[in-house]
Order: sequence, then C-alpha cells, then structure tokens
Amino acid sequence: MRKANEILHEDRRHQILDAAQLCCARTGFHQTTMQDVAAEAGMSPANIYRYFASKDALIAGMTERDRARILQDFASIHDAPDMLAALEGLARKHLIDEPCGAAVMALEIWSEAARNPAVGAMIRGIEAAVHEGLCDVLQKLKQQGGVAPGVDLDAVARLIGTLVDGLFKRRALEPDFDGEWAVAAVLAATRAALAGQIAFNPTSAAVRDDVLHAAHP
Amino acid sequence: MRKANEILHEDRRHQILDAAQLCCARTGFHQTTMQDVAAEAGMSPANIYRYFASKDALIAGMTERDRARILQDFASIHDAPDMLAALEGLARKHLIDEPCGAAVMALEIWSEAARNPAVGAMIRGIEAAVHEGLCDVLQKLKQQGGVAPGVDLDAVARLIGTLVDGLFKRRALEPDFDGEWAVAAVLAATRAALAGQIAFNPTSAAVRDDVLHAAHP
DNA sequence: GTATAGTGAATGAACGTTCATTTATCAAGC
DNA sequence: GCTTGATAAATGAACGTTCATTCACTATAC
Repeated sequence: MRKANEILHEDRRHQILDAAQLCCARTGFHQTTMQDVAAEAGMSPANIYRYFASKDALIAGMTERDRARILQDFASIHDAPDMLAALEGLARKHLIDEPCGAAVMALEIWSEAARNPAVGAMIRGIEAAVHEGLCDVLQKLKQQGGVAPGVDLDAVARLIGTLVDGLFKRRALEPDFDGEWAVAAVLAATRAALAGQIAFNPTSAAVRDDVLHAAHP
Repeated sequence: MRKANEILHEDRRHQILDAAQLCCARTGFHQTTMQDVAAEAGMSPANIYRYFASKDALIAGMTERDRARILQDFASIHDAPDMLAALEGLARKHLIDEPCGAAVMALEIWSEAARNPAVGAMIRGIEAAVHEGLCDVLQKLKQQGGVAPGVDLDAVARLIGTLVDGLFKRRALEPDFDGEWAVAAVLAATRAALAGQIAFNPTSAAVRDDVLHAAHP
C-alpha cells in the first residue's frame, strides 16, 4: 500500500496559504476567487480542496498562521537581556522590515474578525495572548527596576497594543508612512508610561489635577 | 411638465445609505448584496440604481458620508472655550455614544481603502483634513499656554490620531471594550505629550540616551 | 399627458464546489 | 531491477447558485 506524504502535504498547505495571502493582500478576502489563489499557487482550483475544505477554511487557516507568527515573535523575546531593546526589535520587524502587505493583511483580518465568529474568536484569543506576553515583558522590566512605582502595567500594555494597532492601520493606508517614526513613537510612549508620566486612571481626580497643572506650568 | 423632486431624491439617497451602512456593518461590503440593501431600505433592488450607478458607487457614497461626519465634528469645535474638554467630548462621542457598528464600519472602510483606489484617495484626503484640524486645535491650546515649549505639535497630533485609530479597532473587536478607559487614555496621552513628557524625536541621540537612562535609574 | 418614481422578472457572468478522470508515486511480489 | 496494482496527487470540465445589473412595464404626481 502507498501512504500519504505528510511533508509534501504540509508543504502544499503552506504553498496555498502563501498564494492566498498574496492574493488577499492585493484584493481582499471576499474579492479573491479560488481561481486566483490556484493560479498564484500554480495548481488547479480543484486541488486546493484537497487541502482546505472550503474557502472559509482557507481564510481561517490564513488568519491563524498570520497571527500565530506574531505570537511566536513575542514568545521568542521572553528571556532577552534588554527588554526595551527586544521590544524595539519587535516593533522594527513588524513596522519596518515586514513587507507592507502584512499590514494590509491585518486590516483584512480585523474586518473579517468583526463578523466571522470563527475568525473573531481566534483573533480575540491570540490578541489576549499577545497582551499577556506584553504584560510579562513589562513585569520583567519592573523587576529590573525600569518602572516607576504605582504604574498600572496592564494599562500600559493596553496602551502599547492599541498604539501598535493604530500604527499597523496607518502603515497599510499611508503611502508615506514613516516606520522609523512609528518605532520611535511606540518606544517614547512606552517609556513615558513606564516612568509614570501618563495618568490613566480617570477615577482619581487628584492625579488628573496634578497632570492638568503640569500641563499649565 | 413634471420636474424631479430634489428633496425626495436626497432623502432616498440617505435612506439607501442608511440601509447599506446597516447591512455592511453586519456582513461587510462585499458580502452585502444589493437585494440585502434593497430589503433593508424597503424598496426594490432596481430602484437603488436610480440613485447610485453601481454597487461601487454605493460603497463610495457610504464611506464618503461616514468619514465626512467625523470631519464635520472636528470643524464644530473650532471655537470651543476649553479645547481639551471639546476634545474629550469628541472622543466620548465616537468611542462611547456612537453605536458600536460605527467602529465595525471603520474597519470595513479601512480594508476597502487599502485596495480600492477611489476609496483610498478619499480616505487619505479626509484623514489629512482631520490631522490638520487636530493640529489647529493643539495650536490653539499652545496659544492658551497649555503646551510645554519645544513640543512637536504635528507629532502629538499623529500620536493622538494613531491611538484613536487603534481604539476604534479595539472597540469593533473586543466585546468588553471599555469606552471610559479609552477616552481617559486618549486624554492622558495627550496631556503627557503636550507636557513634553513623550520624547518622540529618534534623530536626537542625546534625548534617546537621556530617556533610556531615565528608565534604568 | 408626460415625466418621475418604482417594480418584478429576466439575464448573463462569476464563482465556489464537485466529480469523473488522468498522472505520478510508492510498496510488494517476482 | 522490473512489473504490477493500488492509491495519492492533480486536473479540466461541468454544475448549480448567487448576484449585480437591465429592461419592459406599472403607478403616481404635476
């Protein structure tokens, strides 16, 4: 009896996902046809169905792989000596080195996540994991004495994550997006937040007044 | 002779755009059919074509109206007495009061802008105008003495805009999104930036070292 | 009576998916 | 090592549906 070639099978899956990613960055999930993907992958449309049960499954597979890579990146810096430098490296990779299509892909994934329950759940899961990872990094920074006392690390992580989301969006849409500025901005905001110079908590009126007056010297 | 009723015509256009917006927030631009829009608007698909030349035109009309409203909001605070309060009001409106579908719509528009040249150009135009408006507001704040010397207002505006973009994305995707926190975060970041506590400029090595050492005391 | 507002059914192309079929590859038997 | 057969891998041509768009037609207002 002849048995299936596992390695080839996995290779073909990646080949198809690569093709799909290219197509989708170019024309979007729902404007990309299976024939487009097949042509890009250099095979017949029918053959794709040997590797993915449906177009939806292909979309899900693509988003999963795309986001998992980000998560993986995060895991890889867990024991870096200089946390801030590692963070900068991560920002640099995703905001400068990575091809711009990756940012377009992110937009595509986000809008899909807003209404495709399967994709939505996956994205929420991965983003939660990224948030956790970021919190861990900040915690480690704190242990190294790089954080002012009383700083809400969870809020800082949320701020950074949100800022990076916004930067991804702008990278995808602005032709003259400045990646260097983006990386610098993330780091500057992170440093300010960790130094306790961003007063998040809106319930503490005292803090608010404090900063308000600081802004009106 | 009978002449066309301009008012009715404009009303119908809005009625169709409203319906389209509802449908698209629900299922996305390219998964929404003209029959869906027609059903939502309470008319036949054919009738839509009396008001919009094509589905693309309908999409363009929708995005244009949606984004123009944001721009309009910005123009309306131009001569508010308390600029920061006005800014907070704006943030509050779009991050809390407005229905959550508006944020989903924004995601949809972004991903469309990434590959539909017409929509892309429009979005870039409007976002540039919003940036200008924000710069004006900050300039006014500076004249009122609310800004530390040497602060790059353009960079601050970019930071705020990017942060708000990220918050829109999270509002659309996170079921337990905290609007109050979001508004507070925007204001806190704005205040810190205006107080000169966020060191943007990456070209000045001195500043970088300075902050780096501040984070490692 | 004429132009506007609106409709229902039809059209034709596009597209996801299936299926009968072909081609390539491997393992076993000689 | 060569043949053989079974199965994996891949294909091309359909199929059935969906959907944007059109058009002949009705109803309404002036």
